Amino acid sequence: MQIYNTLTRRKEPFTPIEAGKIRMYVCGITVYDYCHIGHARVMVAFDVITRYLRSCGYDVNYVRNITDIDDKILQRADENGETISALTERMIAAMHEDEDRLGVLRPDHEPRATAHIDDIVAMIETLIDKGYAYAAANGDVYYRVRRFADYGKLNNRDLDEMRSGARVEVDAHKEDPLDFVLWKAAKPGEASWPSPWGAGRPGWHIECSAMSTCCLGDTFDIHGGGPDLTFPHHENEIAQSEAATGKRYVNTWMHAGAVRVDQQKMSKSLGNFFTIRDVLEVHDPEVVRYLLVASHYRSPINYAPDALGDARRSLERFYNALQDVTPEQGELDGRFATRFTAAMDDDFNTAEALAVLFELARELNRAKQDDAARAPALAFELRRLGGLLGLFEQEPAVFLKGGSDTLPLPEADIEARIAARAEAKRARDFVEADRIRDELAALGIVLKDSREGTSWVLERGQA
RNA sequence: GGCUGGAUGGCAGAGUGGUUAUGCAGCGGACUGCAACUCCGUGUACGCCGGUUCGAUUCCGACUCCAGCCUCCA
Repeated sequence: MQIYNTLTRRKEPFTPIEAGKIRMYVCGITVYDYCHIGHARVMVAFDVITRYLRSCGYDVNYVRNITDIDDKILQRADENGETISALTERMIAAMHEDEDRLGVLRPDHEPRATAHIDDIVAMIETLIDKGYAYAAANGDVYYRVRRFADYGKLNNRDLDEMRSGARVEVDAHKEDPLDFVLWKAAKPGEASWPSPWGAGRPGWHIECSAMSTCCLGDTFDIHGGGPDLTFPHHENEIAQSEAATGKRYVNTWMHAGAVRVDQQKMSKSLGNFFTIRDVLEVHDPEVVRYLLVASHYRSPINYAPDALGDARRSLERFYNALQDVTPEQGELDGRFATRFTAAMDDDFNTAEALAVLFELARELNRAKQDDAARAPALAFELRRLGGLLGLFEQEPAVFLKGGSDTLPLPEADIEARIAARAEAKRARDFVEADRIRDELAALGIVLKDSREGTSWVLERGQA
């Protein structure tokens, strides 16, 4: 298995620290708003990675944190006139709902920053003791960036060059403009926790260092996150953790590609984001998941409503193949599985893996036509491999009929129309039969005749 | 300015030193009462300029353009 490591900027053979076990940490969400498609990308990417690694026999311990204390949370709670915990609990529930709908399996642990204040304080104390951090007069504690010789290694950054081009705010309390905050002194009335440096709250970067170490140990296998976290967040995590423990922090760093809109990054600060729930108002969650899985996890993708229509049509191909056949494990030559596995072993190349599945679907369609005995085993294999990507888990008829969403016509009425058309066909009144078919088509209901009878699907590509 | 990645057929998107990616769309044929689904067939794509090579989309160098990061952001 080869994985691209952001730290070394190349694909490397992957070997876990402890045979058969993988310890993985992914930076989660700051819960002050609904998740957008960029968040969905990271969730889905690491969900696929986890599913695949588990299918290879690894015991994966997947930890994804929740940042539930932060400036934005304070501000948003204040704007909404709700308590911090009311806001964060609401957003955590919404996040879980969104990821459940996208078929994202929950991480094994979701540590929350506010539940790890003691660990955070302890790590900051260690850093102060070792000379990597200092308490300023205003009650803040800062990390002394220049003290950590390897600072910048993840991003190939040079401290002096960063400084010359710096847009970093100058803070009178910092020894160096690049120093970052570990502990923030509370302003009067703000939520706070006691500490040796006075009441305050943790900085963002230290949370992840403390929680990951706490859950997974000083050194662990994989650390993942969104593309915009490499600097400064992950760089700072390395500085904190390696300074505190004296050990290597992470072996493999993995970063998902950005989601763009109109060739610009989708982000909250640009305001050009689509929330997951908004998109799921109009699209089947599996279509969204398919779109995300159809390109490699590191490539940037451009989010456009048209792309979802294409994704739906592509998925229909799979569900058409899976329709009218009962999957059943059986004898197969393993040709498809071998190629699928080779693709996934190569840095989780889901695009390539999907191409193999399209060929498998064609094979299944052929079998359905002229070698029906082979079909159940092929269908089983298609669902099994698709399942590793979190796809094809619906009943084909349910997906093709548009899921549980509202139909343009009650199902019983559709069936009645189909029966009327069948009657007209029997009477060889094709004018009437076609009239009924066209009438349904105008509502987006497309009929399919087969030996078994007539079925229908909902076409929503145009919507 | 510094640091990362990119540039592939109408669109999306993998990959490879010489042989079909794949999907959607299109075109021709089969099936069908006609369709839909499905099957068969169908496309001289690899940013630009040099270099290496018997041969480069694939390796090397320059160039142009695009995106991300350098500030909170997945």
